[in-house]
Amino acid sequence: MNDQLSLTFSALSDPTRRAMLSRLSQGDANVSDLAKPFLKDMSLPAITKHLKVLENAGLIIKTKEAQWRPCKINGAPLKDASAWMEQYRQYWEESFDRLEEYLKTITDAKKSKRKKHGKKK
Amino acid sequence: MNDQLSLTFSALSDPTRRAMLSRLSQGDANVSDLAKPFLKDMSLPAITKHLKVLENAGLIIKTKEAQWRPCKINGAPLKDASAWMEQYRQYWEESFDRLEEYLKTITDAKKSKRKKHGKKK
DNA sequence: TTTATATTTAACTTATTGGTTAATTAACTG
DNA sequence: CAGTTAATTAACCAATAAGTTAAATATAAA
Repeated sequence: MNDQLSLTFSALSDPTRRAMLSRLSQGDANVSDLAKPFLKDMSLPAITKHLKVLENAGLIIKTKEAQWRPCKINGAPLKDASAWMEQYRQYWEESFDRLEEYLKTITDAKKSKRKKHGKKK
Repeated sequence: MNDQLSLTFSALSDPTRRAMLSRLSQGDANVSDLAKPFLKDMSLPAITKHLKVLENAGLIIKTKEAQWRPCKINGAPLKDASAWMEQYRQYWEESFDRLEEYLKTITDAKKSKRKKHGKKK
């Protein structure tokens, strides 16, 4: 497992790391800011490791500023991950066991200007 | 790690499992169908385990048909995962270090009918 | 130059993951 | 029934992940 998509999904598969991204979406923050909500649950080195995972996946960018390490989100890798998931949109947009796909198949001859997914939300 | 979102992302973090979903997006398939492309790389029990991960994450549904186990995609969990990522769309849609967000901030007073993300794709 | 703050590294432990081979179960087929 | 096909389970192993505590590093501040 070393491809970017795997790195991205793997990094996102932990609730602590997702919470960190969520925090960062409200503004840049340094390590101790990010750590604060979790210090009752885990140690600071554990935080460092989580941030390292996010950084290795390219989901955050950590810089230096005196003794602080301000972090900011880098959404770029999410673009490909999101695009990958979009492939499967049809499998969650329709209820009733892919009813529409079925209907589309059996009515292709009759109707012809159907676009992509008639049903929305 | 036992929440659904973590289960989903974790299941997607392996290229073999993503390939299996990809295969299933072209049509339902039983275990040996799914295994075929990977049997040069790994054993059948390994395949069984990967499918178990996908099944536990709810990404596939496995049924019984004589001695076969037809599998089909269940996209539902991807809906939440995708929705989660959408939260961060702004972080990958804009180039130049969140330029737009910055512009939006400093021009809020002047312009007022801007909607969400002016720039598209 | 000592001290305090912010963060990382090292070394270690435990649990989980992803794979293996061998054996087992389940259902069909001759 | 004996044999074949499909798939799973059991038992094991090595690598990785996620946490720990203790020590080290880096910068600022007194």
